[in-house]
Amino acid sequence: MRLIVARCEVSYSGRLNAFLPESTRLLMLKDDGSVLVHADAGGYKPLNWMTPPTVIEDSGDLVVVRKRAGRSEDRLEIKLIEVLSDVAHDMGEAAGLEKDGVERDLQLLLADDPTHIEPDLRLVKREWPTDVGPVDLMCRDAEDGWVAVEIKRVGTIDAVEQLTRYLDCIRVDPARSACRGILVAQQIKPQAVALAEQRGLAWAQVDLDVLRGEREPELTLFS
Amino acid sequence: MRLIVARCEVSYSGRLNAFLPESTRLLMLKDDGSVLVHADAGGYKPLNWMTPPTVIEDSGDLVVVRKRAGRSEDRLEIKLIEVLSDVAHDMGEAAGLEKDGVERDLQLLLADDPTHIEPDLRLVKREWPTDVGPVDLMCRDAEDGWVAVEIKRVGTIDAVEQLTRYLDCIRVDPARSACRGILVAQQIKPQAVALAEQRGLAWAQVDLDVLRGEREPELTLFS
DNA sequence: GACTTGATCTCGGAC
DNA sequence: GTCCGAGGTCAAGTC
Repeated sequence: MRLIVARCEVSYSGRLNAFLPESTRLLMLKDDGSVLVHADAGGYKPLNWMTPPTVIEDSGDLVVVRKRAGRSEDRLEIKLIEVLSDVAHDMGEAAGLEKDGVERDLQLLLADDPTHIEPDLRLVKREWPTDVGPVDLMCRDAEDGWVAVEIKRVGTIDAVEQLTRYLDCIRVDPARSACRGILVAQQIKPQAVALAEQRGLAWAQVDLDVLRGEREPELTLFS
Repeated sequence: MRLIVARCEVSYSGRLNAFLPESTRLLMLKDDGSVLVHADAGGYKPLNWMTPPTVIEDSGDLVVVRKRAGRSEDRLEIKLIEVLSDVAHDMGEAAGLEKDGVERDLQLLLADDPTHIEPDLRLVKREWPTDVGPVDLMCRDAEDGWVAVEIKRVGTIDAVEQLTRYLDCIRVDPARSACRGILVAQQIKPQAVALAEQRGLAWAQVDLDVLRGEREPELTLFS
């Protein structure tokens, strides 16, 4: 990784056009071809960047990063006005990131025990296919009725729309014309609750710690 | 900005839990409290990070970044095993980024001349308010009929849902019960086209260069 | 403060 | 290759 601290001007043209007037910034040139331009503020995002694969030309006072993007070309041009520092570091092998607690974990835990959604609910299939995409869980309830479950970490209006599209598709089959829908999430927005109830969909909040048996359950089914 | 290159282990707990085993990485500590952990590959995204406001404790071999997040706390813990470099740079004043070609530019160009969407279309109001948010353009067509236009850079299924919600709201008023809807975008995904046509919505692709009069127009209205 | 929406979204997976 | 959905989305604007 090469790290350059420099006063510079940056211009980007590609999916849009952008220009950064002269200021001091950090240029990060990664081994895989990534180029990032960071200011000393502004958090997570680089001001400008280019993801691999790239071609980098460095003529000393001008760094040009190019990339083929469809028929056109993305181009990042960095004019170096004063270089304050320019160092390279060998970082060796990368090591993988392990994550836990994403939507997939939630789905697996609920597939393993759907009664956390509703008493007596039984899993028929995870990732049940429809013409408009897979339903997270397809289940049967205490009366053997079909139940489609959409799982989110955060339940928004979009999740309700998504579940609605699935149900429109599922109910075309006469055998499942009475299929119910439940939106399950760790957190559900009030507007999503309102839209779900308006459409006759149930919803349930679940707690990751409860699913893992690390905390007492609470009854959370509504509508 | 403080830049540390070090062999380190990183663990994050907050919205999820994540762990990075020992490897050499770049730690970026920005002046505004941002902390980013970058590998020498992997493009745009830091492996781990924390956005401001943060509290940073540095005991020499352990950097702890904390943040209040609702009732709970986000915590980023960086265990320094071997520090290869540790430098600070004063970056001075930041300078603003100028962008051109985002959705807003598209909206302004189309507001200025809606006939690029459909012949004889006339603008009534940009950002026409409804109960569920503002419609990008409200227009009248050749027969004086109402037309709601939703503008995107990329037209997805979500854009069709959004336009549908607006129309549900607009058509409640008997004077606008026959209001048509058009999705306009630089690029429209096949599923969005399918859903739009299924719902009786029109769609049109537009070209930014054509809107700016820098290229020949092509007829692009369908459905 | 919560909520909504855009983004050069990025990134990964499936087809 | 394209398309689609998730993201610790982030970040800006509005209410």
